[in-house]
Amino acid sequence: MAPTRAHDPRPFKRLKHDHRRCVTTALARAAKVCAASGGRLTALRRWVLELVWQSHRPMGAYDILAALGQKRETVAPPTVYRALEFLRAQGLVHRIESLNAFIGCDQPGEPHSGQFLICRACGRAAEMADGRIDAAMRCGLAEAGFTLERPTVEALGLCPDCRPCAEAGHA
Amino acid sequence: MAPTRAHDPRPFKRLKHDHRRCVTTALARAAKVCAASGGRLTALRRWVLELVWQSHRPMGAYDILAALGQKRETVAPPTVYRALEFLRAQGLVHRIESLNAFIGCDQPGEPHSGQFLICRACGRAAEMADGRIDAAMRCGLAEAGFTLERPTVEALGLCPDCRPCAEAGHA
DNA sequence: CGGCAGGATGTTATCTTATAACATAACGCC
DNA sequence: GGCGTTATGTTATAAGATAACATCCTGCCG
Ligand SMILES: [Zn+2]
Ligand SMILES: [Zn+2]
Ligand SMILES: [Zn+2]
Ligand SMILES: [Zn+2]
Repeated sequence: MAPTRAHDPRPFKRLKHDHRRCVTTALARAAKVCAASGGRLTALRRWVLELVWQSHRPMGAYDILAALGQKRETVAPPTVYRALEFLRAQGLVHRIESLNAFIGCDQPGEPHSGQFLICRACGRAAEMADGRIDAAMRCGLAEAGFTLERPTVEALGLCPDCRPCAEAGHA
Repeated sequence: MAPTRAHDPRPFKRLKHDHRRCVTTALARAAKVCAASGGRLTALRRWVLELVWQSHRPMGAYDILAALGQKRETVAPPTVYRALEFLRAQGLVHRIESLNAFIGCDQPGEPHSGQFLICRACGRAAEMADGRIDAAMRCGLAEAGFTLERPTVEALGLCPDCRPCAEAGHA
């Protein structure tokens, strides 16, 4: 019933890691997801997904637009928004509401509602799927008589890598 | 330490209630909060706060701008945004990230991080302060090595009043 | 093959949300 | 009354998102 994803206790990747691997994995998973759902992962959509995965920092639609503009003559906002909407519907990207930005999902497939950790220092975001948070929410809302359809859980703060710097620096 | 607010198990008000009382209460509390903090609750700011409290539906900055425009000749966006920022800093209004809109806080005073329940049918939003959700979040994030500074918890769904209609209607 | 239907993309214009930068006015204190 | 601070007015623009319509593919049927 409740989507059960393995809870990763270490949602942030190491600062140095083989990021190309992140990208290729994401693209491979996307292909699988679309094959299963019947969605058509066109060149444009794959390209947008790849741009979203460019880094672990949430990317604004207009950032993607600009990046896309470097490879093609003319790109207009609807192009990007439509691709993003498709990817979101397939569960391949998430929208970070508090940033108006998008980030790739690293566990697509089962539809799920994650929690997003956003570092205000390095700008990276990571997805978590802590069942206790999910359960606490469902429980609390049920008691309030509220029917939950789409939870949004975003945490702004400092990631493990940035915490020390910030302590020393200016906090 | 952790801001302890009484947990209201019934965050949504009755559909019919003395809403003028909500408004006057909110304004009175605002005056008290500002007196304590040294913030200056000017006429403009009070007016904006009153507009935010016009209903229990989150209000966009431009809705407020338009409403304000009916009472004054010229109002520009910065006027409204500055007032909203002041009110937010005083803890008198909250911003609903997923709606780009603002709603009055019904328990100002102690700084706190609430959870927001948003009904997609009637558009109302209600604030909750369920300690379990807060605790689950702090716990899960701490385990991830993340320093939480500003949590955002928003739940889109159906309020107790709208649930029956939606069930019958089109769901 | 040829045409057709649906889905995907291109194109233009417009809308909503938010802020930068600078000018002026009000206030609070002495 | 003078002065520093805070608040507001004003203008312009940045940033984010969508509506509406045109065109182009792609798979399918005959
Ligand atoms: Zn990576
Ligand atoms: Zn960081
Ligand atoms: Zn009320
Ligand atoms: Zn409702």
